Amino acid sequence: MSAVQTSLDSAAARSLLKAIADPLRLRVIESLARGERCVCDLTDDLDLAQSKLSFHLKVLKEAGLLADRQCGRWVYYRLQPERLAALQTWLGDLIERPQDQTSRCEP
Amino acid sequence: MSAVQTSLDSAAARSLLKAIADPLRLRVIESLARGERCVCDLTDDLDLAQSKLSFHLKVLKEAGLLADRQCGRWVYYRLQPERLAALQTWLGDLIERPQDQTSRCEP
DNA sequence: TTGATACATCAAGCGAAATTGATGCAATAG
DNA sequence: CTATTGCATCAATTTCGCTTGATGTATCAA
Repeated sequence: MSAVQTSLDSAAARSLLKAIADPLRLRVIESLARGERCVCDLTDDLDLAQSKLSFHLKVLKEAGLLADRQCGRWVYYRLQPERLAALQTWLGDLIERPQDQTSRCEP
Repeated sequence: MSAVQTSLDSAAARSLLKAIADPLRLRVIESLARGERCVCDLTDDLDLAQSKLSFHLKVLKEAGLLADRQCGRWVYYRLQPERLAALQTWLGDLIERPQDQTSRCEP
């Protein structure tokens, strides 16, 4: 089993950032952070139209933030915390980049 | 001097995420991660229309990600790494939330 | 089989944000 | 002073993503 922390490229990072930046999607993420839920539970918890929720679940899934499994008539979604961790690592790398540019106009 | 790492609320985190999620703004951030630059340098480096860059610099500045200083005719922008670090911390908190919900439909 | 439930998908409408080109303003050079 | 450079801002347009309501599909119950 691979335990490699693959670093994200800019495009993948942006897709994650964009996915999380939406207020409704962040509520979904926060709800799923507490555990797996089916779509019907989420519509109740978050008081959302079903098609609306479905749209956002798709965005989150395509960004790799969610995984789902079907169980009978229900589809359960769960968070992929590794993706959030990968984004965190990417942010850390961004912060730590070596500074090699100097200003021409000193304060 | 306060050294408290104030955690972001969801709204503040989203404003940062949204700011970084834009492809052009991410290029600006990556450029500034290498050191302070004036607007004219950035337009050259990133090959952008000046008004376009100015628009995005404003967004980034309003999100608290950039600071600027004027030096003669030039305006130098620099990254505020604390803001990125705060976002990183916020992400970590999101990942570590306790799971208290169980699925009704076991695999 | 029929009906109901859970969810996905689609097209149309709408609003927010990005782009573009023009204009304004401050600082310096000449 | 005037001209130029560096940058911000504005209005108009375009682009994009979200919302909404309807329809499609699979699963299960009766």
